[in-house]
Amino acid sequence: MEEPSQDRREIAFLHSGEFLRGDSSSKVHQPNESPVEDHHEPSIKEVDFFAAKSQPYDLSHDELNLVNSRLETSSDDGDDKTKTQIHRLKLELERLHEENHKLKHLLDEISESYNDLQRKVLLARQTQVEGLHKQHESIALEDRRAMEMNNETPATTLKRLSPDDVDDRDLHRGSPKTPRLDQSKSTTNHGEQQNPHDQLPFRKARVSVRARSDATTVNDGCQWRKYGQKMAKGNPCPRAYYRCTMAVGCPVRKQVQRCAEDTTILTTTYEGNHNHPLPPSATAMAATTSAAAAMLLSGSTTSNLHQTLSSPSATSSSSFYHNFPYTSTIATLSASAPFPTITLDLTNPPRPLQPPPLLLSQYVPAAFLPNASQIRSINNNPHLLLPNLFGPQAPSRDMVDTVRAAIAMDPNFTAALAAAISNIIGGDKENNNNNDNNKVDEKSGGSSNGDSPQLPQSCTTFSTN
DNA sequence: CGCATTTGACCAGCGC
DNA sequence: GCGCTGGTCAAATGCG
Repeated sequence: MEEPSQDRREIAFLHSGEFLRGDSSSKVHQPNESPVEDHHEPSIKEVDFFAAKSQPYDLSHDELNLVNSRLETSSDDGDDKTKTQIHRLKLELERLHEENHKLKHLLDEISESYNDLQRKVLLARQTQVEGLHKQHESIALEDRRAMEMNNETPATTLKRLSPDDVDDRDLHRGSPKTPRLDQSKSTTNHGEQQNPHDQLPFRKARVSVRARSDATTVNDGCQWRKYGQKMAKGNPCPRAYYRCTMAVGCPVRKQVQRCAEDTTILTTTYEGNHNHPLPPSATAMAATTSAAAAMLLSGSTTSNLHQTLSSPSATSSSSFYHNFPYTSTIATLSASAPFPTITLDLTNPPRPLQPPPLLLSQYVPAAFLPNASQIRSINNNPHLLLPNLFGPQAPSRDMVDTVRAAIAMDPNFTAALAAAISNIIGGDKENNNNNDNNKVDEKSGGSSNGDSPQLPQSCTTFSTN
């Protein structure tokens, strides 16, 4: 107990510069001093000024004694007082610096610890998801091996089994930077064989906007380059394919097609997320895709959804189609396998009543949410505020108001969302059995239906993959 | 001349 | 296994 105070005294003495004067008297009698004795010395009052100014803890006692003894031995030396004060302040300054340094170090450690914990949490989540991936992959791999043992040479087998098989195919196809959507539907849909950025099963978001427009495309603030045009089955209007040219390698695509029944309705489908900064005029639409991706990502971390989306049954083109009463529904959530789909209708006339902004999650019954903890991110995602989905440019403000009003007032939206999410969770084919009336069908169902070739008559489709 | 668009060909998945 | 369909590529073409 005595040792620390003695050391402190010695340090204080050294800092005070006493030793330089060769006056050993103070130092000599210090060890004999006790704190109790110190308080009895009348000279404390003289140095109390210093102590009160900058000494918050008990170090002051010994140091004050030290100063007092010095003052006593050096009688009324004013210079000594000043020097002592200066040294005293220096000492305090150093101590504060050290304390500050320690606090900074502590803060760094805490921050690092926090980040480390965060990383571990994310890693744990990812591991959980990948575990499910690998379950499916191992099954698929075994099937593939069996097929390859029968049909292919060892060289091709080796190549097929290599982790780069998807990329290789892309290279052979001449599109290394833009993996095709087909691949996500095909045997590679498990995704873990692709590069890390593409490993997420829902690396792209698809947002399809149906709106009345006379223009060939909707001005969404991005730069697009047309790379193809096809005649889609059941629709006399050709479908145009665009890719984002704002950055090299941006994976975002969009498809533009007019509705067969009403050529004034333009369907614009966005896929993927931009990998580059966007101009303000484009951030709204990008926020839409991000929101869709975020929603899907939230659901993807749940095993049910993940299994559903990566399971072979889910990849069949008919396993996710639902009955949406789109004739009166502005926004629905659907899925054309393996893409869950939200459907919005921006073609209806705006309703007079305009309720306040609504969170999408407010209309999802809790029982239908894939995972309460995961879906919380949706609730906290301001991008899912539907009125924020579109910017000032396109679609028009009326459309936004239409969406807002209709979603708030249309009970079918709740039912549609519930049906869609429950399908996502369940992922069973039985979900498709009795929903032929108002099926949202982009592929099989719709392709065979001349009335609704690609998208329902009055729906805007948000889908993600 | 450079860039964007057009258009036929190609590829892969899926259903029959 | 074959044909259909959707999606993409890339050479040809058009435009400023």
